[in-house]
Amino acid sequence: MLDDHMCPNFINHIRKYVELDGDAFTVVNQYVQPVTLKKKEFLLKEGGICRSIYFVEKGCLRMFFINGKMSEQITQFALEKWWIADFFSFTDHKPSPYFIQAVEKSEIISIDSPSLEALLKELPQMERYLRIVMQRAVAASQLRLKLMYELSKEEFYTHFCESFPGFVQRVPQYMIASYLGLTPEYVSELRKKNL
Amino acid sequence: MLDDHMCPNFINHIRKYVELDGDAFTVVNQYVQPVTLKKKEFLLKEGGICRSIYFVEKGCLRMFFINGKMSEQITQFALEKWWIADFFSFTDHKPSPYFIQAVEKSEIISIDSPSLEALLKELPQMERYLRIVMQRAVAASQLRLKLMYELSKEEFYTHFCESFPGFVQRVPQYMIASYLGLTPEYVSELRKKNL
DNA sequence: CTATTTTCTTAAACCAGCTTAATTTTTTTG
DNA sequence: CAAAAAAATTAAGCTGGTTTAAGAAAATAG
Repeated sequence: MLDDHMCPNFINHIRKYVELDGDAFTVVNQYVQPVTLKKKEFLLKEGGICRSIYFVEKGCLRMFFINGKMSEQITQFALEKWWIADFFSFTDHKPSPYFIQAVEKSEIISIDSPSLEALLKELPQMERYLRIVMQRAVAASQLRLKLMYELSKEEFYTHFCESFPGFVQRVPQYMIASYLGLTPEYVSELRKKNL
Repeated sequence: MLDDHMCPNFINHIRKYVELDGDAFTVVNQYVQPVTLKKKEFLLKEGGICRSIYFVEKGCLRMFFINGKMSEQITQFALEKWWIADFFSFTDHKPSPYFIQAVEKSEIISIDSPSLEALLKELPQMERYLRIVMQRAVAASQLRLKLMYELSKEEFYTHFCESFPGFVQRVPQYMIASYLGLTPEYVSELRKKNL
C-alpha cells in the first residue's frame, strides 16, 4: 500500500505526464510494490532475471557489471524520479549480466512484469506515461553518447562535475570514475590539477 | 497515401506489437507522410528542429554531428524497420546538433509532432506500439553502452563486423569507423591484420 | 575508541590507438 | 571513357590515459 504521503515523487511524476484521478491511483497501488533498501542491498544480481522495473522514490541506485578484468563497471545511476532496469532482461526474460544495487539507503517502487501488463491493460493512460518516460530515456542516452564521442575523457569528467555538482559529492569518486570510463587514479590526477 | 503494398515493413512492424484492424490502418495513413530520399539527401540539418520521427521502410539513414575537429561523428545508423530522430529536439522543439542523412536511396515514413499527438489521441493502441518501440530502443542502447565499456576498440570493431556482416558490406568503411569511434586509419590496420 | 575496511593519492613506466602526411584505389560524374 | 572526387592504405612518430605498486586518509563496524 502506498499514498502520496509515502511516495510523493512517484505520484507527482505520473501526474506530470498524464492526468489520473484518485481512483486511478488506487488502481496503480494494487499493482506496485514499495521496497526499502539498505545501503549495498541488491535488487538484481548477475545471472538473475530482471523481473521488475524500479522507480527511485528516494535514494540512489547503481547498475554495473563485472568486466573482463574482474572489476565493477558502472553503466547507470538512478537518482530520485528515475526508472531503472535491464530492459532486455526484463522484456525477454533472459538472464542479466548486471547488478542493481543501492548506493545509499533507498526507497523504491517496483513493478514486476505481469503486474505491469495488468496495470497497462486496466489503465491505458499508463501506457502513455511509460511511452513518455521511455522516450525521455532514449533522448538522455542520445545526449550521453554524443558527449562521450565529442569530449576527451578529461573534458567528460569536467563536464560531468559541472553538470551534477551535488551528485559528485554524494557518491564515492571511484564510482564516478567507473561510470565515466576512467580509472580512479586518473580522476585523482585530474582533481589535483584542477584545484 | 500508403498501403501495405507500398510499405509492408511499416504495417508489419506495427502489427508485430499491437493488433490493429484495417480501419485503424486507414487512420494511421491519414497522419503519416511517405518520403523518398536520394542518396545523400537530408531529413535534418544542424541548427534545425527535428519536427518528425522517421521510420525506415527501405534503405539506410545515418545521424551525425560535426565535432570540434570539424569532422563528422556518426552516432546512429537506421536500417529497415528502425525509427530514428533526435528525440530531445523532437520533444522540446529545440534546435538539433545533428544531421540525419540518407546513406543510400531510401523510403521513409515520417510523422510530425502534431500528427503524432493527434494519431495517439485517435488510436491509443499506437501509444502501446510506440512505448514498446521506445523500450526496445532503450534496451538496445544499454547493450551498446555495455559493449563500449567492456571491449577494447579492436574487439569492438571485430564484434561489430561479426554481428552485422551484411551491413559492413553495405556502407563505406569510414562510416563504420566513425560510428565505432575509431579512425579510418586504425580500421585499415585492423583489416590488414585480420586477413 | 580501536581495528578493519574502504576510498583516495602519488608517481613512474607503458601502450593502444591517434596524428600526420603521402600514395593508391575506387567511385562518381560529366 | 576520362577527369575529378571520394575512400582506403601505409608507415612512422607521438600522447592521453592506463597499469602497477605502495602508502595515506577517511569511513565504518565492533
